[in-house]
Amino acid sequence: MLFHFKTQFPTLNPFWDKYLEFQTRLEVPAKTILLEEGKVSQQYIFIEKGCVRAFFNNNGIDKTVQFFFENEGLTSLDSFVNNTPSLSSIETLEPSVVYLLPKQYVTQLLEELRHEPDFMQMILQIFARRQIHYMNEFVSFIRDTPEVRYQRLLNERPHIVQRVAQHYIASYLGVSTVHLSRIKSKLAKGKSHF
Amino acid sequence: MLFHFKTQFPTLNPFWDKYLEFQTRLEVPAKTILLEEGKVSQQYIFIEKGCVRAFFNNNGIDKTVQFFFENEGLTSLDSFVNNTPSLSSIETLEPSVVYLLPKQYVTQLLEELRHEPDFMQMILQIFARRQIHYMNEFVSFIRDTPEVRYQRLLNERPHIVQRVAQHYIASYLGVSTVHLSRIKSKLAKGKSHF
DNA sequence: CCGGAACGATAACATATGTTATCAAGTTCA
DNA sequence: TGAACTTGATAACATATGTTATCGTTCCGG
Repeated sequence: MLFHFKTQFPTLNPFWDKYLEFQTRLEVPAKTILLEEGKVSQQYIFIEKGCVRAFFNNNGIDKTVQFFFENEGLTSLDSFVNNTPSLSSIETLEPSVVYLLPKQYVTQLLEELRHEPDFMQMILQIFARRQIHYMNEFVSFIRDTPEVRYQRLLNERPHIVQRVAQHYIASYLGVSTVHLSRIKSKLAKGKSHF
Repeated sequence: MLFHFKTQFPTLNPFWDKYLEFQTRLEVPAKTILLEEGKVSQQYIFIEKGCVRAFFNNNGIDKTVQFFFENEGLTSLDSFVNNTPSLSSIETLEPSVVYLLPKQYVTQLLEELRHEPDFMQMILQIFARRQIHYMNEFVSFIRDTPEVRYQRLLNERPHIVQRVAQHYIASYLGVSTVHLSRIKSKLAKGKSHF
């Protein structure tokens, strides 16, 4: 969310690098909770290896909100910015290597960055991207059937389907595991007209 | 989206005020298109009176994405930031009074603001809010039935239900007009146990 | 003030999706 | 390695939702 902009705004590189030393490297197995629902997010998480998901508990039913993979960074934004209890948890789905940067350093980094010429462009890009991402997720529910949403996922982010267990994907798509299975078998039949 | 932060960050007030003179006041009837799908957004829109919706056309079917009312500001963020064709249109739902601030002045204003002490807090608040809004919309589709989504709308943003025609709300909730009508009559029956 | 258009309710039917249960195959771990 | 757990497929049935059509009411422009 922050650090993949290295290549896009080269003049800002020295700033990222200055904070490398404040990161904690963590090597963890699958199903490790990195942030627990209800706790306040204190760190920015960067994934070097593996993958994680954000999810929340709804009446005992586990709902996945988002997946993250190598070279992506994340945090529970509301919790991080407003010091409020996080509405979602974050856990690893595979054995992973992550780096944690405490909030105070993120704040410090942003303070340093904001006087740089490229800063405004960068910050607008970063936030616009995230916002557009969530907006698209939302629009997809208004516009597409679950079948189409699955196809889009398959086309646009195939690594998710490949690496993540199906029940997580089902809840992410907003359907039951049974129905996702039906969708898959229907699509498989469709393809077999060779 | 920008200008309602006046009261929250008083030290920044003089900056907003400096740009008032560059706004164009527009008095328009209902169903006036303020931004057309496919065109590049060139202005930030602030609503003084009335209400508008953002929507897009999906295979001839009109889908509403969001509603805006008095003292709210909006733009097609992706289009505005990246100079790309807007994916959605914006139109008034009632006779309205809006102010338009051309993009160049928004950019200029942000450039002036970013050196102010409160800037980082403000910009994080603004973007975090928007992002959390869209994330919540999205999560609601994963978590809630259409009936619950309608009830939440009724509880959390009753002005929308009061002022906006039902078929716009139906597409916003992701259901057909017929089903929204069913939901309403079901809820009405539930209430009549007096 | 009239007439057409927009709006909302409802019925009848078709389709999509959820729920529960069962089974087979793969995985994990003591 | 074997037992428990996880994962995914499928069937049968129940419920939710979409589609089309009809009707009465309201709204709005000429």
